[in-house]
Amino acid sequence: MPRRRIDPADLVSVAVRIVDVEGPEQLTLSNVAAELGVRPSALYTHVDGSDGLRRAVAHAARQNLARSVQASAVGVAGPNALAAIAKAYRHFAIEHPGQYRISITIGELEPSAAEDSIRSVLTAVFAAAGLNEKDAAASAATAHASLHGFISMESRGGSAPGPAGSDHFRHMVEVLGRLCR
Amino acid sequence: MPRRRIDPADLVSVAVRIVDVEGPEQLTLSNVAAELGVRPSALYTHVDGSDGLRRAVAHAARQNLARSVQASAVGVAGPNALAAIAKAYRHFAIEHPGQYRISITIGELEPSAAEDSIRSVLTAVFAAAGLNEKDAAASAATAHASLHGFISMESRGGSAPGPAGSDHFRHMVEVLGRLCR
DNA sequence: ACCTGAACACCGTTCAAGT
DNA sequence: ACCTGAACACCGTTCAAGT
Repeated sequence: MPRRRIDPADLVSVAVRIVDVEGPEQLTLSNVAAELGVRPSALYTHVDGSDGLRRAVAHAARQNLARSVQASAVGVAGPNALAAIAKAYRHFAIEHPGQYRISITIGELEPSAAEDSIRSVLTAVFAAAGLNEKDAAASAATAHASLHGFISMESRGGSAPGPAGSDHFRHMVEVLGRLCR
Repeated sequence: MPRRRIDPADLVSVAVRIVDVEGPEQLTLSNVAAELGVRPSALYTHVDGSDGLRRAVAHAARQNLARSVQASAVGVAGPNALAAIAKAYRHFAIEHPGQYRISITIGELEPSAAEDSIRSVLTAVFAAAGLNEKDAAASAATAHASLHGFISMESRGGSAPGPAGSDHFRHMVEVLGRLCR
């Protein structure tokens, strides 16, 4: 009986797919193991139980979001950069609802490098616009909170849907753009 | 053998207590039933299973938050009102971490009246400051998203802790205050 | 109308045994 | 070093039976 070996990268990729396609509730050791063709207990070699699996997926999701945000901001500055970042952020949440949901649901143990990365991008935008270090950091915190707040409510179905929601989103992004000066 | 009767209000109150004291993960039908002195299956008469229990608690938590926010805004106007609302919002999340966490985690089926209530309070503040209906609604959406975003990240341990975090919070509230004109 | 008690499915977790 | 297989605890859910 040849034993199936687990590729750690495969494990996370399968878990991420489950989260996005079937939702975070379906992310179980059993489901991941079944899809990998192994027994649930075999996963304990690679992740620290059910919570560890969730943390691993949340970590991967935050990295993916951070990459999208960072990529969206290359070659743009000021209010335009904020608009691009906002669009990429929102787009990620819509395209990968499961990843986004789990990324904001699961608490991080060590301060997330991915979340710092998003704040760094925002800080760089404000700094490039002429704000001093302290103001840039404060404005970045405000922008990050606003984006996260709006998009997470929308992702949960809590904000006004459709055209009204998009109007409000544009208004918010415009307000954030004003922080550049 | 006298059967214990369940007081529905008791059920929710016990569930809310569990969430705040032991955390949302400990909110199970078994735990609630044990504390009420009944069998888990008895709860199915009052809530629609495990998900129904969570929805009921999330609903109660949103009402409690909305009440605190509303109470904080009586007798104040403009930027002062926003500051009072922001303080009450943040205070609730700190005092009732479990309630706050579950209120932002569990999706609502019917658009939440409690969430609308918070937005209504914010809209009223901006309207009283002289903004027209549309701008007031948009500003309220921005303010709501910002508060929710900042405080939910803080509640998860995602934002800068301590003094730096509070500086950033004050900056954000100040920015929101500017929307009054 | 409302709760008990038994029954079943499912998941998480541990660990000795195999390779 | 890594996976299997058995074992156990625990939770959710259903339903017939009692009151």
